[in-house]
Amino acid sequence: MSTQPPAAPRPAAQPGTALTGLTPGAPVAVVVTGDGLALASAAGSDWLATHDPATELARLDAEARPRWVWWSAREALAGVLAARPDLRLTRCWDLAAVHRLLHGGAADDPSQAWAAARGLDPATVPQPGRDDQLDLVFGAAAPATVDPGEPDDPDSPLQPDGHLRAGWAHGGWTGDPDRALTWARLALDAQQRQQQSIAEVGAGGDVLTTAWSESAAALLAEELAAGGLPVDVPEAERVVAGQVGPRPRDAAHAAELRRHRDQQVLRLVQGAGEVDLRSPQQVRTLLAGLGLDVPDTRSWRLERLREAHPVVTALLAWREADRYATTYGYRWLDEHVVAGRLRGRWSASDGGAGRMTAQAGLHSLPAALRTAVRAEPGHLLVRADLGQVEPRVLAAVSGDQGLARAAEEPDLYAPVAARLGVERAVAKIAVLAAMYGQTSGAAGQALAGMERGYPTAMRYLQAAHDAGRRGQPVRTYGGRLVRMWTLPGGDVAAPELSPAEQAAHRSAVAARGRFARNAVVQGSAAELFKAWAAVVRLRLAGLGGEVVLCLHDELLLQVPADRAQDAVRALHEGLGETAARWCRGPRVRFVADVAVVERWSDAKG
DNA sequence: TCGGTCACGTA
DNA sequence: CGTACGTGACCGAG
Repeated sequence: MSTQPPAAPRPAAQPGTALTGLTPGAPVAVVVTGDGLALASAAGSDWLATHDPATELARLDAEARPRWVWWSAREALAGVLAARPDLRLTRCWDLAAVHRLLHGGAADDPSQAWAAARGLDPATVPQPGRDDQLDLVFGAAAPATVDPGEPDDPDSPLQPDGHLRAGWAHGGWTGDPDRALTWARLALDAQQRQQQSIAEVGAGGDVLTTAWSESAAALLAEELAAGGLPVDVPEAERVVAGQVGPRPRDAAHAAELRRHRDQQVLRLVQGAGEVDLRSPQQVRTLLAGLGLDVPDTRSWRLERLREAHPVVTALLAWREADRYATTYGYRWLDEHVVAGRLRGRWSASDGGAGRMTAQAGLHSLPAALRTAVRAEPGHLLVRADLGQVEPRVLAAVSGDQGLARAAEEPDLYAPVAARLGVERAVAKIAVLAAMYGQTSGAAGQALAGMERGYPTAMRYLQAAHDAGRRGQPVRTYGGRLVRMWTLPGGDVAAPELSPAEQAAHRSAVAARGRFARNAVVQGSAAELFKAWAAVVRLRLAGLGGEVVLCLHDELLLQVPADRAQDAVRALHEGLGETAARWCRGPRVRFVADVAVVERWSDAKG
């Protein structure tokens, strides 16, 4: 098949050609529209008219076992999954997800992914909106790089300079089967180029496998957004009520309750009637009036002052309650819990190092609310978390044989303590300090032992640290490019800066080093976790279960009650398979702690 | 109305 | 001078 993208939409090919004679796993680009599916593969392309895309996709997935290629899982499937949250497609290639993996950064719209796949300068990607608006005023300007021998065809999805037209990158393919087919062919072309460029990425791990698992994670993110977390709403309201009382009748009642909560604190201090407890400045002034001088009013700092004045304890209780009045209260439940499911948007790799992110508070539910996360009738929750995942990941990515041997033990810190000749608690501090770049307190001297005991791992971390300080990007084990940010005054402090500015610059350089040091571990761990989640996701589909939450190193599943033990096995076996495929150097043991429960709170944290 | 800062929940 | 994220409040600049 030609690698040249089509210059203009072509008529639809003969029906049925795209999926004929394909081997399982062959890439098939799909574009979902309201009227049907546009399919493109090496075998040809098809328009498949349907108003039930979920059923068609499920059928084609089972029959042909393709690797679905889409610009993004969100573009292709968000609408489909909203209507059919139980749809489970097997394999995919997410152009946006792979683009972010290979090139870093947050921009992953089709025009960026296309430009990178074609080797075009991302800085010259046509901007949507701005140009269109200028065009309305001044008329369309000719592109600076236009080749006079190649007239600009406004129907083409591509500009003469090879970039995707802004309109196409932002939904211009809708409403017309021919345009949808063109959009699918472009996706297939971009997929081929992404896969070719993977071979050139220098990473410790298998980047192609990471492209697959990151794509699966992007699909899982859409499934999580559509499916949601099962919540026992009456129980959630009981937890909220325990902090802030019953649901207010109206705004005036809510204000009255709020004043009452405030008064429980303010009445303890003479003349504090007008102090706004939500203002850290005013709280600090209030405390200063009592002779309590604090640089800030963070709770860990106030915690030490409980004995100093009764208002401190009252304030800490107020803070906790205020959380339920604002962030995790009735409003939050009304807004995000529908039909017993807490739903939010998910991103598979939004974090700086590529962790999953979730909105609607899904990643920061207070522990007290875990009693309200409850399996639906006939089901159970299966909670699993990776034990000591970051030091085990460090062993794998750095290739440190000694640390890999330590990972053979269920408790990795025990053999580390033995090698360092220190208590287990000290060994743990040393390992964490090495990975996080902590140098203060007890960590400093513990680090010296790490340098002697695990020099390979420490060299790996130091290399990332140095790269980060210099402002150079680092790559995770799976190949994710993690970019550094530029410093306000450049990478080298100007000599004319004041001492304070010099110090600020040194601090900023150090922060970049710590970030990079942590990113290669945290980011690689995120990739291992997502690969595990992808394997578990597929095995669960066969059990009638679903992943309902991903929490960095923890998976929460809901499964039919009589399949819970099958799910437990799927978690353990899936982790073994994932680790075996993931480790290219010394084989590192990963362990999962698994519990079958009715409520999330029933599992130890 | 906006961005910065503070605070705090999770890993 | 341990990292990351999302959320909501205040506060000062515009």
